[in-house]
Amino acid sequence: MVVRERRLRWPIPANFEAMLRLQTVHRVARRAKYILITLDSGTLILHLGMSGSLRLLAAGVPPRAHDHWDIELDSGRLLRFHDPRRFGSLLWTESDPLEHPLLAKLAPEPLSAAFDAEYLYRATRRRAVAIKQLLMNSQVVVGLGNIYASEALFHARISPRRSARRLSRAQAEALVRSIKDVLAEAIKIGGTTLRDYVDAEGTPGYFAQRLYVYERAGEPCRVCKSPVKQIVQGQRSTYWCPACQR
DNA sequence: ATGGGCACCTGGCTGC
DNA sequence: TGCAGCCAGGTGCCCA
Repeated sequence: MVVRERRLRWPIPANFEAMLRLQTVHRVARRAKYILITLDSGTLILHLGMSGSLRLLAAGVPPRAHDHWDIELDSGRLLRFHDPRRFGSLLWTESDPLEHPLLAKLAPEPLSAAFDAEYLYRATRRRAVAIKQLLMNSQVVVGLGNIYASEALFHARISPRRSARRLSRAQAEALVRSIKDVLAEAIKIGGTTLRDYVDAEGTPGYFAQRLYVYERAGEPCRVCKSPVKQIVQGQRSTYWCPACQR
């Protein structure tokens, strides 16, 4: 392993590279947006933050700006982490990664059976916060970022401003359905490339073409033609159609 | 327990 | 052309 920049969200310790030498990869998994790579003696926990990407590159490809670390594989190929904003992270644990403080209290995966209408309905009771913000709370559901929270609410025809506790059972059902559909569809076509997101092969995702409201402020709603609105909730932009969403 | 606000950082775009 | 200001795909932490 080669580390060129240790100042990620949490600094990469000086002995990190030494620890990883000659270890075998046993398993690659994911929990929420954390990528888990299990080696002989522990597990790498990595996160891409907002601007991070991982690429699998041929041996010897010279690093560019913001290429913060490489892991060299037996084949000579390089697993390279690139992250201009340095919001990403790389951590190491020698115990069960799911017990790591950052992962231990995470809510169910949105595409799992545990995330169903009953679960969401219960999770929204007594919560005054706007439903959009609740959807981005990793103690309620993980994996929903700013894009897909807006999109899922649009498809469920629910106002992002609606207080979570005012969700009806039917709305909870519609919302769970929309979340699963939006995420499954986005994954199928490689995610959303707005500026520079690319997958491990450097290929962009095409979900941006399927966005109904995100980054479409002032443009006509794809369903009813009235202008898409942009508001700020919890310091994040939310996009929605006040005519379609109630 | 809950909610709100701040922090971390760089780059790209807009408007003067 | 330069520069200030604003905005951005996330999420942990601190405070009330």
